[in-house]
This record gives sequence, structure tokens and C-alpha cells, in this order.
Amino acid sequence: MPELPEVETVRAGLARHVLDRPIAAVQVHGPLGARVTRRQLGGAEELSARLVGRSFAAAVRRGKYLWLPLREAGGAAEEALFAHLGMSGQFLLPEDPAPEHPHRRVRITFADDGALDFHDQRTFGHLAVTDLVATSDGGPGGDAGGIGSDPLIPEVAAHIARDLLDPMVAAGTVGRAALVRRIRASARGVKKALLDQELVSGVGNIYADEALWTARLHYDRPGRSLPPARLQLLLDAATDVMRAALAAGGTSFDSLYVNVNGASGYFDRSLHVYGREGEPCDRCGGTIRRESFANRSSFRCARCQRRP
DNA sequence: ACTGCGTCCTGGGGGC
DNA sequence: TGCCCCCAGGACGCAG
Repeated sequence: MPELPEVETVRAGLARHVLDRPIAAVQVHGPLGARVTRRQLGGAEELSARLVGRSFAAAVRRGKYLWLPLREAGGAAEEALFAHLGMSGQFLLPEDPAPEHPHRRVRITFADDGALDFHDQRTFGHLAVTDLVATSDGGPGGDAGGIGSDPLIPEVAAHIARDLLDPMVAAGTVGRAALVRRIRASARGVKKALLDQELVSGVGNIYADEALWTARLHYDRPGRSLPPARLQLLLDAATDVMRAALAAGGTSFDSLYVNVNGASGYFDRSLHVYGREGEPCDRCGGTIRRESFANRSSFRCARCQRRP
């Protein structure tokens, strides 16, 4: 599943391959294509109308949210193609001529005859052209490749917190202390806090479980029961595992395949708990358990991540 | 305000 | 062998 490292890999691939290429046509394929553009005001026609004739100026990310500001004739970008990959969204640079693919939902054709395809099996992802607005926290952060200090962010992502690989958060200068305070202010289980994109963005189910394993914490451990130093360790663990996954994902794509397929690609061999039900813990030899958590799964070591 | 649960969606794969 | 159902989960809407 695409979490921060996978989305960043996609962002870097897009930055390398699709900037400054005028868009000639946009096709939205079938009812599931329409579903992928469901958040576009005016639907597929409007998406096409807003993209054709323009080009992408940059590829920017915050957490799992990704956007491509559109170049304006005489000034700064005011709109962007916004994308969320959901669970199964992929950006692909198809070979020419490309065969039909059952999961292709949208094709953006460039004036140079190349194309950028959006595939999505489960259609939890979406695409829309959205206005860029000023933010109160000073800009996109993250690996805001290409946009420099532009403080604009898509309206639809303005509520999303900075992520752990944001240079400001990673350095601890912005957000980190406040984040620890907010987790400690709640009785809510610490995994729910990690997954709350308005508290800290980019962490999904896989890396949350891995970070909790590293920090030897149970997912239901109340935030308010944890000393600040323990929470710092947890955030460090989440940062480290996402950095490592990014390093693994960053080596795996070429010009034809912009997306790595999330954790099912190259990083899964490095996972300590996720997807390892019944296997021994790498650290203590205890048994890895899979438990139902918020309508999905949580993996933990039954011995070194005890229930509070 | 805050929290938690249901919903959306498809196809691979396990089990009967 | 074939078919059915479970399961994967990010984000959002709504209920309490």
C-alpha cells in the first residue's frame, strides 16, 4: 500500500519525467475512471478542460498527498493536479503504443506523444484539479521538490499535518514537540494517533506496526500513559523505517515504471511484524500475532509488545 | 470537540 | 475443478 515512502518514490519519478511537457489530451476510461475523478467539480470534462494546453511545473508531496502545480503563463501556479493513490493507485509512463490495461482509469497524453497513465484497481484513489491556497504553517514541507519556498498547498490537503520526513519536523524545530504534546493529551491508543493524518501525516498501517515493534509498544497503549521520551523514540522509529523503505524504493524504478508497488515490492523482506503472523519475533523469539484493529489488521509480537 | 465505526471498491487467493 | 467469499485499507461522513 502506498504510504509516505511509496508516494515520495512516485513524486520523484514524476518530477523526473513529466514536468514542462504540454498536455494535449486527457481521457477518462469508463465508470471507474469517472469514480477516480469523483472529486473533480464538473467531472471528467472539467478535469480535461483544466489540464489541456497547460503543463506541470513541479511535483510536490505532503504525507501521502501528491500534487502537480500547473504552469501559468505569467506568474506563480494557482492550480494543481491533485492525486491521492488510495490503496492501489499507480502512475505509469506507458510504452508507445501501450496495450490496453484493465486498471487504467485516466490517460494524460502530452504534446510530444508520450503519456502519463493513472491505474487504480480498487479506485480508492482520486485525481482532481484543485485551487492552491496559502497555508498557516508556511508551505508544503516534505520533499517539496521543485517548488522551493512556495507556500501554496491544495485546498483539499490544507488540513493535513506535516510529515515525519519534512525537514523541519525531522530536525525537531517545528511540530515535533507539539506533536508529542498532542499525543500525550489523549487517552486514545498510540497507533490511532500515528495514523491520524491531521496529527502527523504519511504513516499508514504497515509502517505504524513496524514503528510500534521497534519501540516495543502495544497499539492500544494510551498516548497519555507514555513519557515524552518514549514517544520521541516511537516517532524516531517511524521516521527511520520510512527512510529505509524510501531508500529501498528509490532504487527500484526506471523511466517506464514510476511507481514501486508499495511494501509488496522491495521492502517487505525488511519488515519485522507486518504480514508475519505466526512467525517468530526477530528480537525475542515470541510469536507474531495478527489482531483486528479498527476494521483492519494489526501485527505485533505477543511477548515484547504486551497489552497494557 | 472528539472519537469510533461503516462505507467505498476490486480481484487474488484460500477454502470448501 | 469450480465457485464463493474473505480480505486488503486510506479517508471521509456520520453518529453518539
